[in-house]
Amino acid sequence: MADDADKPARDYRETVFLPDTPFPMRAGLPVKEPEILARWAKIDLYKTIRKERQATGAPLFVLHDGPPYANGAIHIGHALQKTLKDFVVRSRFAMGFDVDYVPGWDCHGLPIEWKIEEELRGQGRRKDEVSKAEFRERCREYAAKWIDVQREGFKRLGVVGDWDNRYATMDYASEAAIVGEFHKFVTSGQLYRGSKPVMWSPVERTALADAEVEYADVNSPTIWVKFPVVEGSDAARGGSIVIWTTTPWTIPANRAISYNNDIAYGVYLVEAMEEGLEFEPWAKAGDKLIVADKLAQDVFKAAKIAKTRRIETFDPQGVTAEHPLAGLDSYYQFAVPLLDGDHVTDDAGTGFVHTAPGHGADDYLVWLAHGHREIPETVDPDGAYYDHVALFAGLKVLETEGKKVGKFGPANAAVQEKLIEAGRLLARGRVEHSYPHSWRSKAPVIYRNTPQWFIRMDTAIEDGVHDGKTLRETALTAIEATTFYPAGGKNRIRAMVESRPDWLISRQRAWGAPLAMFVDKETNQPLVDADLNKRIVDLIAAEGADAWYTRPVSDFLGEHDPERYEKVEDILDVWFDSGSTHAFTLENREHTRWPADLYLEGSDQHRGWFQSSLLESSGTRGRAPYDAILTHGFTMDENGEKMSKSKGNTVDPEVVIRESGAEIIRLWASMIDYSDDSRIGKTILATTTDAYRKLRNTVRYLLGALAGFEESEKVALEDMPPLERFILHRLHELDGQVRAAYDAYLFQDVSRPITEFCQVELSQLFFDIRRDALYCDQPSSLRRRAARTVMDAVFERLTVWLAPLIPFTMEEAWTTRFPDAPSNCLRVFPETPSAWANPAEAERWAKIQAVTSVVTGALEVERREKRMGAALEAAPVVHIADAGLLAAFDGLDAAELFRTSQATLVGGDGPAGAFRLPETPGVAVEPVKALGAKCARSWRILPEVGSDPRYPELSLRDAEAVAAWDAERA
RNA sequence: GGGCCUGUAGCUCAGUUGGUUAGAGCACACGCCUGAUAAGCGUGAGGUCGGCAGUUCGAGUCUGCCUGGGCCCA
Repeated sequence: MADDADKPARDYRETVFLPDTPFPMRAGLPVKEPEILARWAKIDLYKTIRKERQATGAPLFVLHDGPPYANGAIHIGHALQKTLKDFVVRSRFAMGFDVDYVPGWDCHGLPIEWKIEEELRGQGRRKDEVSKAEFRERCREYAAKWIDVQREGFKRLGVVGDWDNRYATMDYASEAAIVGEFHKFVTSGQLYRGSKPVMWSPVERTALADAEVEYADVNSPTIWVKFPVVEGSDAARGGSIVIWTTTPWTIPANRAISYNNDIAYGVYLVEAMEEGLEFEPWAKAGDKLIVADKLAQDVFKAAKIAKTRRIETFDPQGVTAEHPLAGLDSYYQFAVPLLDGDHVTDDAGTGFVHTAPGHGADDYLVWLAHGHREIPETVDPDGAYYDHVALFAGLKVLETEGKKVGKFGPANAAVQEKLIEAGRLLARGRVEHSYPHSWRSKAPVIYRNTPQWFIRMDTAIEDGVHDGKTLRETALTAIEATTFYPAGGKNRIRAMVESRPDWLISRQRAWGAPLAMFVDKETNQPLVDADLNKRIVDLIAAEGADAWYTRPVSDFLGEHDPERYEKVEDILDVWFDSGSTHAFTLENREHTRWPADLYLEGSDQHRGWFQSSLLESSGTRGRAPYDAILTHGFTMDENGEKMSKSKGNTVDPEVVIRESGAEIIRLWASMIDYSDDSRIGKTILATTTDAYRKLRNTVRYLLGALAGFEESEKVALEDMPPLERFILHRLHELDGQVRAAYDAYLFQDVSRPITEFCQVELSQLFFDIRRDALYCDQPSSLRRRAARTVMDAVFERLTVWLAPLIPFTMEEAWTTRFPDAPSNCLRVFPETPSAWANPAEAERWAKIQAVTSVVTGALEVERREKRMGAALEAAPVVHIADAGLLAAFDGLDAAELFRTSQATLVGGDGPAGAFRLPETPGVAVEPVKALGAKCARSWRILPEVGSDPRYPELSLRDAEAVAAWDAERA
């Protein structure tokens, strides 16, 4: 700038074809996404695609939505699941299908009832002051509110589907359909009334589903109780069988003692008690106690017994004992048999299990297994002993009112006092153990015997559909016919169906679809009448399930005698509702099909919706309502630990959307192995954002490089340089991978290979090498045109391959380039010519990159030594001993590939001092500095610069390009 | 306690029928470029493949046990 101020150099920048695009580097997704959503809403995207596909007779694909519960804001698990579903929907659309996806909600059930009861309490009203009709109406409004909230949340994620016609289990039509499905079970004789101990929450006065129960540690009393032997060997008589329990309150309900034939028992004579005790022990020398040998010492220790002698082996077979309270009241004077049961172990306790058939699942089963049918009823719905229970009438097992709600009541202590009084308590203590609680009220629950309705798993169904097979057999056959993603799901659900008990479908609650039927008071059998059922279903379809509760029975019964029949007021298990969704979503709707192609849910649904749908459909239709099942794992925090509000490690999708965009959640979902549990948190989201930037910048560069690209500019495959052919080869390869991956729902196998392609082949190789041609070649240059032809092909495919995963960004890219084109979401994967496959070119570029890495290694040394900066300052001399490596460069400009100004390739080993890399033997590089002048336009250093008198500061290629540029503007 | 699944660099993932110094992308450090610039290119560091034992000439890969984590159930 000092000496030639008189001759200012021309600024050639304006003649350089720099990338030109309005597509911003920074996405601004939180603002941009709602704009795109509005555009999709305006064209009614989902329906538009479907109409288009239906017009061309496209094959149908049905994804049936598993209904989330209409309660509460959406969480990251919802977000993952709906996103995965959207990947399926959008990718099947891109594969040319007509996709049916109707989102739905599960609306009935206890959690919503609880919320409403809470609201009522807040208003100072008790539940029984409110009519069933009003209560149900409030539940309905509550669910409707959350459906709206969740729907907006799901839509915000970019999920496409038939949101306008969503299903809900509380819709009148749904309730009618659910009751109709229920009637099918009634009609085909699959239903029966039984009595069973069920998990019962005295605090909520209701039976609980398994899913409504959670386990927590509690501190319980633990007692060892003596049952005097009445019938048995001489040694045993006069002795007592010892049981151990943590629920003293169940002693009045005791009817048996269980033992296990595999356990060795002995009769022990107490010879001495421990000395110096601060209390009078309940055992004394001379007592005869019967326990499992393995546990004997533990029992004696608890009872403060110092010394015993084993008199003989005890054989429990045929032994009968006396109830420990028999001496206090005749109510307890009955024989207590000993029953063999597998559930008995010698891990803890005494080796004998106190058996109260009304208060335990194992107790109930072993009691039935030994031919007993009578199940005693000892505890009422409030958890208090019935009046008929001697000694304890009215006492509460659990407190259900006042300040002590959820605490154990006086029953436990009272029973212990009476046992002491009867002289049957051997020892007692306290123990910390896991105990079931209501997941909602957090109060302990008990097993309580109640009349319930069941669907039989193991009775032959004679209805013309099942061929006399049982429901269990039908369901197991259906499982075999189903494809599972991942395959392990099949074992899991099979194991559950093989072992599950009869399906308990009745609940003593208010908010649900009713077991709308009448029972003959004399026979105790349901009234089966098609006309009656039709009247019920029609009224429910018209007025909702409320009709069952508000209308007089005569409206349903018609000719039948109302005196003879009892109306059932129970409601159906919510799993029956959701198990019926296929019936009212996939049948009697247009453009869909039963069964569904796919059900997609979290892996917990093997026991939940997958199974309820399987059983419901197997019972009514003889097969599963789906052809395939896909499961995903759960979402954990960054350390792989469960998220919880108390730990403060939750990720709120709304916050992520507000700060980063839904696209980041989607990209995250596309990169994880969803079949396993996946982690999410701050650093993972940051990593995802970086990956997003990479993809976005790749697309941005393509858009910039393709500015003004026209069809006429395209170059035929045979006229393309090897680099372009290589990129097309990779596109061909990716095309196959992407299709196969989407087909198998392996979204990871779409996003990962594409991300690596963008980084490795495009950014580091193709774009880097072709930058010079793109910027500096004149538009007519074959090299530049070929590059742009390939970039066009890349853009065309990237935007559609990634559209199912990051639809917002791909839509933005597509409309940036083609503002008047229809939505990117309407596109299908374009065919990729098989002629693009070119493995030879792939081999060549592997060799070229091996050599190039030696060159960059050599230049890196020069840089470190400050002898060189930019690669364009170099003109390396590359010695290649391997003929195959050298041949890879045939017909190519090595300098172009090395991104240097000049380069010389020489056969042979090269001089000793040259730079070499151990992993690429036979290649030696001398990092020679480029000689010549720096072209003011392309910045390459070439001897030829200055040889065109018109443009003395330019290389010949640039001189021609500028001449053409100038001529065009002259 | 039972069933199913799972544990490879800071993160997300590859690792074919067991076979040389375990890979990729991102992140990180350093350097280059300053005409993709809150970008691009290059170089580098980073792993006892959850642990232990076994089978084998050889194991991230096979077997057993243990351990962490998850879902479902008790």
